[in-house]
Amino acid sequence: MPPPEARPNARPVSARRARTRQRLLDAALEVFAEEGFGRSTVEQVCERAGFTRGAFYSNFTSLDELFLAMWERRSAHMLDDLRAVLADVAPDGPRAALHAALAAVPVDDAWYRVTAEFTAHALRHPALRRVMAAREQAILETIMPVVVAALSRAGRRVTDEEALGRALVAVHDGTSVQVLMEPDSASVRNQREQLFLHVLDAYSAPSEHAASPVPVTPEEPQ
Amino acid sequence: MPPPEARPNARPVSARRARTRQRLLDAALEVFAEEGFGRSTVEQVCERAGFTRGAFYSNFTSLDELFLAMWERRSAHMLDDLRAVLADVAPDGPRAALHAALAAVPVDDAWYRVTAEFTAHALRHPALRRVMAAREQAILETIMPVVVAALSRAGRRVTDEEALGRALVAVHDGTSVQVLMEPDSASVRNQREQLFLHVLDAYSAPSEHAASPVPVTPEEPQ
DNA sequence: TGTACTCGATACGTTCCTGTATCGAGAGGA
DNA sequence: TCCTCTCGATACAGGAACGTATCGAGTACA
Repeated sequence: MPPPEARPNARPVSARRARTRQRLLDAALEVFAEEGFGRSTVEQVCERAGFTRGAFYSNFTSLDELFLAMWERRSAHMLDDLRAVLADVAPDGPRAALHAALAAVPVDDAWYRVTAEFTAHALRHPALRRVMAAREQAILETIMPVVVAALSRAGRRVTDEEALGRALVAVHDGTSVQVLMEPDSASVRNQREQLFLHVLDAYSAPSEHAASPVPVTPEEPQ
Repeated sequence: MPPPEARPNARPVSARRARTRQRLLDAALEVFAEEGFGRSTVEQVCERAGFTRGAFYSNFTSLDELFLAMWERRSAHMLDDLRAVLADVAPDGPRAALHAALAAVPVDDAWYRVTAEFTAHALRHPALRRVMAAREQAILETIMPVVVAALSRAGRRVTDEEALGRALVAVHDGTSVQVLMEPDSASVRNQREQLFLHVLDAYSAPSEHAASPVPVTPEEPQ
């Protein structure tokens, strides 16, 4: 076992190579978002990144491989951001925590498009599907401790952590499309937030030591 | 108003032409599901349908146009099915109605992939986005009367019809991915159903004339 | 049955993209 | 500073898909 190298088969990647890969991945995100993955070409990505196709084939073997690398990097970043925000902020209640979390995971048009296509892509390729399922699991493990803690502080005990986690992810995904489809509708955004609160409420019960039941959803703006 | 013709600018489509279009649309659905829209070619669709490219260009001007036509036809069919099922079945309670509805809108792998890509596609093209938003509206108008009626029979009054409708659609979309990502997990399916019931509960209140509050979610299987 | 016209098949030229093989600049180590 | 070897640029050949122009079978209608 070679001592310093972290991963077994990790070649010593030069700084130069790393920079090139970075720029290619960044360019790919933009191109995929604009053109769609299937309609994108190696040339488009290279042109956007300021390289020739030679650089591409020296770093990746196919667009598929690049697509996976790009998606993994970007979604890992988002997960880190989310983790950081949720760790720093000490929310006073579910509502505050929700706002912090929603701010950390903004509804991003371009990223949504890419993710939607990657999902479809992954559903066709079992290996990719497993990658995505693992990421989903990581998301749950990241957000749930904080969600549970925030609800606890609000006098509510989570009954089924896994179910709540999946529900939150599903609501996030499902409502994101709606917001993007009607970007100018404030009521869609409000209803999204309300739905989150309802779900938090439904999957938690008043703590024993709480004097009186404290519902998550206090007022209902309309 | 011309008596038999439904639409004003509808050319007299020959039966022959209609058949050809049908077969092309059917083939397109299959090809798009397998290859992805962006990766599909006119040739693939034609080969699958048993035509040459000449037939295609005689019926459509581009793959984009075919994609739209295919999506509209298929989603209109699904909406009709849903309407029929919901109209026929006289459910005794929310749970029964939910099962009927979920049976009418099965989680279909191939169709999900196509829809996901069409959504991404539509988000890039305002005209298509409007088409999709309109369909979404139609879905709401179809399911909501029945949902309201079923809940009413269960002694519950819907407080905000629009919000409930959007919530149901969001939950459907969001949980469908989860089911497809982990097709063998029974708990994911159960949690999906539970989430639906929770949402029905959250967006309705006990009717005045009801003797005692009747929550939608009676038992909780796990 | 005859005739006109629709509509799918065939053929063509063009454009775009792919993947590889080779070369040379320059980064990195001694 | 010199030397080595990595890595991106360049050039090449092949192939895939596009859109159009034209033709002829067979359909529809009188």
